[in-house]
Amino acid sequence: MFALIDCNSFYASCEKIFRPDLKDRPVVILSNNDGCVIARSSEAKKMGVSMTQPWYQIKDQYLSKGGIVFSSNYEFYADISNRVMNVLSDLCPEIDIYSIDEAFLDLRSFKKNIDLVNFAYDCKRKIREWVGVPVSIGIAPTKTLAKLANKVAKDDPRFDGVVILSEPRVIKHFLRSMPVEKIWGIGKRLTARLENIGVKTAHDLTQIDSRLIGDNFNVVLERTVRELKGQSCITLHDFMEPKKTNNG
DNA sequence: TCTGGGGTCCTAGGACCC
DNA sequence: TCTGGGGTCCTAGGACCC
Repeated sequence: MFALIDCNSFYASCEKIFRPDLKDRPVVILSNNDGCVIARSSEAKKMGVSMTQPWYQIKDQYLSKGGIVFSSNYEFYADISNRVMNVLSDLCPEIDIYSIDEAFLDLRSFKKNIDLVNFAYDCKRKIREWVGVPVSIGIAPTKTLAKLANKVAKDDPRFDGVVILSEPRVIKHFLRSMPVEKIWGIGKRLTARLENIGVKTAHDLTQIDSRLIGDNFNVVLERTVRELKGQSCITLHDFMEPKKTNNG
């Protein structure tokens, strides 16, 4: 099993750590030169601010409604990211850092079976208390499925930030409800091509003949399909920054 | 008239991701 | 007037070599 831990609205959450007065306030972060929006707190998303929206287009209205804005501060975000990753690597020795705000944990590295629900909530609580940012967690037999689980954990408030896919029956049901474009590695172009051949859901994708994929698509999609079927085959760079020590 | 074939290295472009 | 910037991975094609 793999866990994907992803920080919610990462840059905006970082800015809120030391500014308790901003709790429940809309916060957006701008790209270099304040060109466009690159991160939004949930309150800003509710106001209708979209990702990569040009700042000049929304500035007046956003500020007049009480929105808060920051220029990006990547050194600060990298520092918070390191703290999150350190907490995670203490909880699980096998960690693949995928981006500044997310990491996969390989739960197969635990010798004993662990209670996945307890583990997930423990992660969430520790990162919240020790670092100060909220996270969503998806747990599943492959990285691609964990990524999908994570997306649902983040988007559907009923799940309280944690989705665990372990039963095959549950996974099948889950995949039937999942549009292909939500799958990690499937963007606009592939979605259009897949829909042309009648593939609309993640479950549809698992039903295509693998020769068809080989002939008409590429090895990336082939791997994605295998992952959706529960066969783990995506490996990330197994790098992990060494923990800080006294001798540097 | 049917123009060797296989390997390596490099680069550009496509697609996707955060 | 103002619309991110940095990645990975794969593929195809060109150049070169023996």
